Amino acid sequence: MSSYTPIGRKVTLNDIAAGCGVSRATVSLVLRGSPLVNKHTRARVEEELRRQGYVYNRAAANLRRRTSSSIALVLNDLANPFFAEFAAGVDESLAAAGFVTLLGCTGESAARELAVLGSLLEHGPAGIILSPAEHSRAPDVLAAVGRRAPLLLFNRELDGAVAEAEPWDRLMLDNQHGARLATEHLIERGHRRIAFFGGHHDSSSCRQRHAGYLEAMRAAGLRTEPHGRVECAPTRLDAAHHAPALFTGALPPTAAVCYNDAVALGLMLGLRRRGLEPGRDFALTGFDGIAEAALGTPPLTTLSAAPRERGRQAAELVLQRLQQPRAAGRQVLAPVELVVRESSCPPIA
Amino acid sequence: MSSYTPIGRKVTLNDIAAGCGVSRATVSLVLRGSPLVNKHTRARVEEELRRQGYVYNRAAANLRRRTSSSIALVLNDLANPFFAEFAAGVDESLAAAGFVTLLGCTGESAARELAVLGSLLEHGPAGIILSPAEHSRAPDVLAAVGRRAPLLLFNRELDGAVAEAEPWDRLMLDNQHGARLATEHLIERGHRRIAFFGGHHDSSSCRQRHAGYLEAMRAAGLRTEPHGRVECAPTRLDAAHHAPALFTGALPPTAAVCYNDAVALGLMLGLRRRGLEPGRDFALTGFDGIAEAALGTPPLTTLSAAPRERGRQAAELVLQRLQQPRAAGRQVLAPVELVVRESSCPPIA
DNA sequence: TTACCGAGTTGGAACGATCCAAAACTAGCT
DNA sequence: AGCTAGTTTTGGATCGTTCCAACTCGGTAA
Repeated sequence: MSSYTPIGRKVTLNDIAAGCGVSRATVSLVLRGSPLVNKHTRARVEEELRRQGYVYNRAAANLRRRTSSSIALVLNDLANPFFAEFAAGVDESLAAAGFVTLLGCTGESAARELAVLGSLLEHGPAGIILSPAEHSRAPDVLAAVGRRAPLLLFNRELDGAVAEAEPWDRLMLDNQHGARLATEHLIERGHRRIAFFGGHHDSSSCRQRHAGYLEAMRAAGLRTEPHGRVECAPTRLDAAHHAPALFTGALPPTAAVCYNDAVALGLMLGLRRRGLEPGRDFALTGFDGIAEAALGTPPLTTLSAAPRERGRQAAELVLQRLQQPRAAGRQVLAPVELVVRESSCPPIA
Repeated sequence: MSSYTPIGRKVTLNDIAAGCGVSRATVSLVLRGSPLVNKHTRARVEEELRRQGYVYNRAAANLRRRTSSSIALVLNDLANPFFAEFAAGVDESLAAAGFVTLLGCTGESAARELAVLGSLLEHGPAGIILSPAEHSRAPDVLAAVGRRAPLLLFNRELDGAVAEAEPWDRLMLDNQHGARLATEHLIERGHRRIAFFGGHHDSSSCRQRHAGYLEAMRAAGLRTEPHGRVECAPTRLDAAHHAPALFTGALPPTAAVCYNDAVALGLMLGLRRRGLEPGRDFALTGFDGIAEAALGTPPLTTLSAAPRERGRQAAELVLQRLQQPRAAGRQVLAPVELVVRESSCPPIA
């Protein structure tokens, strides 16, 4: 346990009360804008608050009132712009509601995730927004969090969870539909051999996107080859690395539906290393709608999930849950929108 | 003030004490691993803690001990990958030291910054890491924070501050030297007409980088034109927008030193809109070393500031300050490293 | 005179931990 | 049994707030 003793003693309600000859209780009432106090008293107290530079001690108040004014935000990867935007949206809405964000990063490690949850819970957050690490298991999370704070799951499912039946809210992207749109778009452009690139099949979001891809392929009567499915970590670096795996078969694909934008941007790099110009010699689509997608070369066709807006939405959902602790679990599926840019070119003749 | 009443009553030290027939004080000693307690007692208590699913209430402990175990992290723009990486680094080091990160975003607004600081201070952080918004004024920040928590300034100075003389620590990048390196590099490649592009002159980091640029130009005996200095907001979008301003003069520049990576990536986009291929028809350099820089087209020559490492460093500096509240203010200048990539081509003949 | 009113104000007990001085054991030795 | 020294344990005060029942006080009705 870490400790720090500030230099000057803090100004408390007692100091203010003594300073203007009223009781502690009265000062407290003033602070909370109660109509009970006489306006002359209020003015005197407020003047004294200013004079002494009083700062409200929310921890003490929360202790007494058995409430909390913080929300924990646990993310698997803050360095991914998608989650950074998401976090910015969460903080924006929470701050507007008078809550403060307790941040925790897990770096895609389920073990760290449990440690982080444990540590954050000791600060008694009113709720938790969790974007799980890969392989994070439902029973573990349930054991760590229990009934101590309502949980909102974002973006991914937990391993071993029966989605609808669990005691938490969920805000998910419409992964399957989105991937289907992307695939259909490539088919419409004239592609026949289309791969699905990136992500791990363990991850729920990846499975769903892959399912959407299969759905579209099947509906169009197109074959999916085994080597048309390349797995890699959902980062640019690993994606760039795995690009060659697309071209091992006799008839390589002319296009790829990528797991997300990071992977798509990495794949572009990998393609160039093979002398293929993305958006001309090879078509691809992303997923997430991060800012980089619009600015890449070529600009990336992607499914915009509006991460900042999703952050705001997540905050709203948690805050609503606090109002109605016993309401039924909410399952929200956020829509995604196909944004067509130059990366999804027609096949070369 | 917001409130949330949890569903089940929380398990406290009293419940544990009652549950295994010892006093509250003893349980407290067990929790803190005191050598005073008998090992049989300890075992009994630990069993009971597990049984009842006890969660330590750090707020209550902090109240009594007059300590804190959180650090406030106030950022101007979390959506910028530079700051997102920085935040990840901060959180990583803080978590390792048993501290928790209180996040606050200001969106480059000095007014919001003050509000955010006020709100975070109510939670009694042990320290504050602040990357100021543009136009954030030293006296305002000083009034808001006072002696309530030690402050570490990152990346930018405050308006109206006499840098070395203020009562806070500073972690800054070696902006001037970095910009000088970038400029010298372009000169060495054969450029003579070099612009300085992006950022606002009010921002201290921008002024320093511009100074480094001027220094190199002067040292090489090169002229700087007035329209060779284009100001814009430090975002991709605004940079793309202002690209044309570079080409208003009779003899336009053949290269630009950009305020930061975001601006450089935006400028690339703007150049292409004019039919100029960056890295072939026009050379440019960035600043920050965000991950996108390496993956752009062309890859961006930049000054790597290792944002994640800076985050870890910032956390360390604050933690050290907590150990030694009265030590002299620390002024750290983090080195930056020139990373040469393809964007800084020689001029076309 | 007493009773009662509404508007303001207040003392003391919470909240869940820690600290501290003192009490309760245990064992060893006269 | 009494005394001492060492090891464990404990009650009560405390941190800075909120809650609540009770109090004061001038005015007014019975």
